[in-house]
Amino acid sequence: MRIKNYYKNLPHKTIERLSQYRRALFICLDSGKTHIFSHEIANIQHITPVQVRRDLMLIEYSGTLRKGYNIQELIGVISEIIDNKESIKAAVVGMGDLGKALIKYVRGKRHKLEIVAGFDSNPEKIGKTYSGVKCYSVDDLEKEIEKQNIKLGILTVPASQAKETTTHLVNAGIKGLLNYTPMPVNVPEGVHLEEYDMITTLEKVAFYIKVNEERENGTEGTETPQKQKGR
Amino acid sequence: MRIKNYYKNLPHKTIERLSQYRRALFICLDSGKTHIFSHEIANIQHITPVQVRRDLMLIEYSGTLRKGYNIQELIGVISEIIDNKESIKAAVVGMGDLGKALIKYVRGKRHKLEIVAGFDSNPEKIGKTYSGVKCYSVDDLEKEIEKQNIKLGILTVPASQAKETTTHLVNAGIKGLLNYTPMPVNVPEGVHLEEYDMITTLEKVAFYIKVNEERENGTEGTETPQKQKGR
DNA sequence: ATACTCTTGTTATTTTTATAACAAAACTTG
DNA sequence: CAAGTTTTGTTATAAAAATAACAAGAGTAT
Repeated sequence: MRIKNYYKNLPHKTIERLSQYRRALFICLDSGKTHIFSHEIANIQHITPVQVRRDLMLIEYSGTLRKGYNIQELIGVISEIIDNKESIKAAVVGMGDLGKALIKYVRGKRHKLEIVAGFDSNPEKIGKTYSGVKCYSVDDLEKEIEKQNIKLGILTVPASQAKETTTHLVNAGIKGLLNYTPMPVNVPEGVHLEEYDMITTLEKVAFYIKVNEERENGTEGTETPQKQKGR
Repeated sequence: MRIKNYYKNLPHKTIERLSQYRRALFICLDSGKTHIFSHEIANIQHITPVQVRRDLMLIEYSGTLRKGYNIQELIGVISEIIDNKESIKAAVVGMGDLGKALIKYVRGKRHKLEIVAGFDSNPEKIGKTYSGVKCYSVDDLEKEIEKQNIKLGILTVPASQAKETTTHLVNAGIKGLLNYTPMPVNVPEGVHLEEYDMITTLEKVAFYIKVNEERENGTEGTETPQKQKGR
């Protein structure tokens, strides 16, 4: 019989990819496929087939030699690893554009991850429902989180309020926090924090655009910056 | 004299952190500080001081032994590396909640990275201006991108349209693409792609909440899954 | 049946990334 | 002035992640 807890030591990157594989697999399933090869998954995710096989080796899932991996089965195995048994409840704090976007995006897609509440300080928003999620006052944050047993906080408030809101979430007993704010925050031991900043990625793309262009124009390596006119 | 192009070979992770450092530095600058120690930056970013010093070593910036790093100067050095000389122009494709959130978020924060256009297929949005960014019809996408010399595309359309829209962006000559869609897309050689999926991070946090809880409850390592009642 | 193709699963190797260790500088304190 | 403290910059080491290499299975074609 199989040890059930090996998955706790999976590499962080593998966890991320498993989530991505699963999404890719759902798409393939919808298109009528039943089996898939490692190189097909790899192409979708822009990685190598070896990487895929290695990840699947780590979660101890085996495909068949001629048909590849059973999509339905693999989704099941991945889900058993990354999903919680009882669905994890999440709250979005800050019902601005980003908060609303996230709710729409997640709503109904995962049955083991539910956004059950939104919070905002704007009286006009309080009491309303956005894509099926009710918006509460931030004043009731700690109360509602405890009452509904919310474990995961999604921070989409303005940067200026990030730290204060985090304190409230932590006090309320949150176990994981996803910070979409440009302001880094601190959480105590035992709370899992992911800082997910959109600007970083944006600036990274901009950087590599610049580097690629300079490479193409052959301006690298030289001390004198070749003045480049026109184009 | 200093070789100007060493930065092209900086580790990817360093590039990301430089962007983050700079944001942290701006915040510190606003609060009136003029100098900062490596361990202060480290605390903000939840990393080690050595990591910070190593990154700064790579970009060849030196602090002073007793006062640490000059914030203003360091911002300058980082900017010189990660920013483009002339500002890079970006377009948001898909003016839903996420698109609008991004525009608000970026608008005015970086002078070397400008969002100069939005695109949508919804006739009600076309012609309107959101946070100072005009929304064009997707039918005019290729035309406008070439006309305004837009280099960076930000994809915030519904998943179903991701691939098609990507094709248009690539045809228009885009050099970098930031995909916020859950649908992975393909770009040709020479176009820098970053897939930035919010669900992955969300599921990752959920996973570690689960793992941490199980660890606390001491259910790990055992073959028999200790049934856990009540709570 | 034999050779050939394709794919998986796994070990070995390389590359990338992070951490540790420590000399040297600049100041402070006794 | 000597000893102690703090911080930088850098080299050395370790850990994590990705890639390469390859045996073996399962089919197909000849």
